[in-house]
Amino acid sequence: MKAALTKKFILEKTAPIFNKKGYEGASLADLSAVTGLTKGALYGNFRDKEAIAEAAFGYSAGTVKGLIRKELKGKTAYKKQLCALLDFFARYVFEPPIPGGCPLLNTAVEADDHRVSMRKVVTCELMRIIDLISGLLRKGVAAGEFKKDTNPKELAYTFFCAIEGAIMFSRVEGSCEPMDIIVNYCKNKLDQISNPLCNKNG
Amino acid sequence: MKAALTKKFILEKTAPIFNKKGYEGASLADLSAVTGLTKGALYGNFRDKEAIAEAAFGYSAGTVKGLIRKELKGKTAYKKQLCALLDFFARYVFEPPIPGGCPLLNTAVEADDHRVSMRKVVTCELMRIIDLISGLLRKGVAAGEFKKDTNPKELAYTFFCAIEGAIMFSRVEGSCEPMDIIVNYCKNKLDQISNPLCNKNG
DNA sequence: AATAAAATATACCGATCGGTATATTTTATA
DNA sequence: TATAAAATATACCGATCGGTATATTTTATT
Repeated sequence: MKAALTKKFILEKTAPIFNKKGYEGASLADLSAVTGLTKGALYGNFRDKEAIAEAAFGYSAGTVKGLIRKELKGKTAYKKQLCALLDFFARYVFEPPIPGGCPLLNTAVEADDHRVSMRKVVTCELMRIIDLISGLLRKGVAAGEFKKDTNPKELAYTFFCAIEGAIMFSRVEGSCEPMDIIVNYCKNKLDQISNPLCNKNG
Repeated sequence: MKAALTKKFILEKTAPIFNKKGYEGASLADLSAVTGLTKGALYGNFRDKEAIAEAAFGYSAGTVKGLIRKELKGKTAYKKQLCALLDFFARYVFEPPIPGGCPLLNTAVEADDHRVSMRKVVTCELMRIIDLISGLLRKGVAAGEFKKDTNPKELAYTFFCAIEGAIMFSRVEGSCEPMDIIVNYCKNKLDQISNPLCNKNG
């Protein structure tokens, strides 16, 4: 009965540790310390450390998706939604929803050489974001908000990869400059592909 | 006398391990196995594991810089040099010079939360590449190869961050698609900023 | 309130961690 | 070729690793 709540509690507390130290770098002692639970309690709720790690990544990814949904809500203009999305990711540098930066970036970099199962779920989440961005661009084109020669897929990959690279750069440098430049570039690009005729607000 | 050679040998062998497993994830047993040397030999040449890690990163960064220099050599046109640079980083996805991907990306992501000393050296290397790219763009503008309204710094950050994000994406997905899209985008951008009057080859 | 069951804590396991002291081997010098 | 010195190997250290068996506590049911 209580198990479901405790599981969620464990994930809430451990997700930031995994995001900061990595799934190998975070020890059971770390997880125990941050939850205030003993190893016995952790292993009573999860099969092993791997299971906690996978569930914690799912929690992080889910949290991000929920926040994105909230971010786009109420905005009708596709340009406004895309700007909100850019601003959302820009905040990853100094105030990420899960402390430690972008869980997708961190997990992808840790998992790319080994850990096949983790690669799959990360790839899936990355693709969902690409689909989201390209979808907004595509629908923006269909709605006449963006120019017809816009390439949604190419632009979606460019925006997202540049943002992720900027997260890496800005966080290791401890400066918002790289991210500010990228966000500015992307927003200018959005202006460029916008139809001057249409002047929607949302 | 022999020490210098052995040190170099150790770095050559261990750099890929650190790049694959991370500086915390790589154990002394790993380093011993990959070099064929015992712990005694390793500690005879380096103060501790941290010292090997730092030196190995320096070796990786140096290797990359050397390869970039070679890549640009002989090319006089700045556009050609920038294209060569893009192609060089694109190769990081499946055949990186140091196995395990981009050492800058990997180290930056691992070091961003803790490990201040590592952050400094990584940041320094990242900035050098930005300076290199923006320098090529700036000189290209001065030479009349690129349009005068080109923003070298902004474009340098955009190219590099997008490439690094694409390395992350393509490697975890095990597909060259994200990287191909980014490289194509950047090369098109180079076409756009190129002056049609000037038709240099090099 | 008694009791069964679920959840957590305690105490321990072998393996591996980074690191070191010392013995042995290899190399350079004479 | 004898000898000093440099380099490497061996054997070990305490600490921590992930994991488990069992004891204790908390919770739910009657």
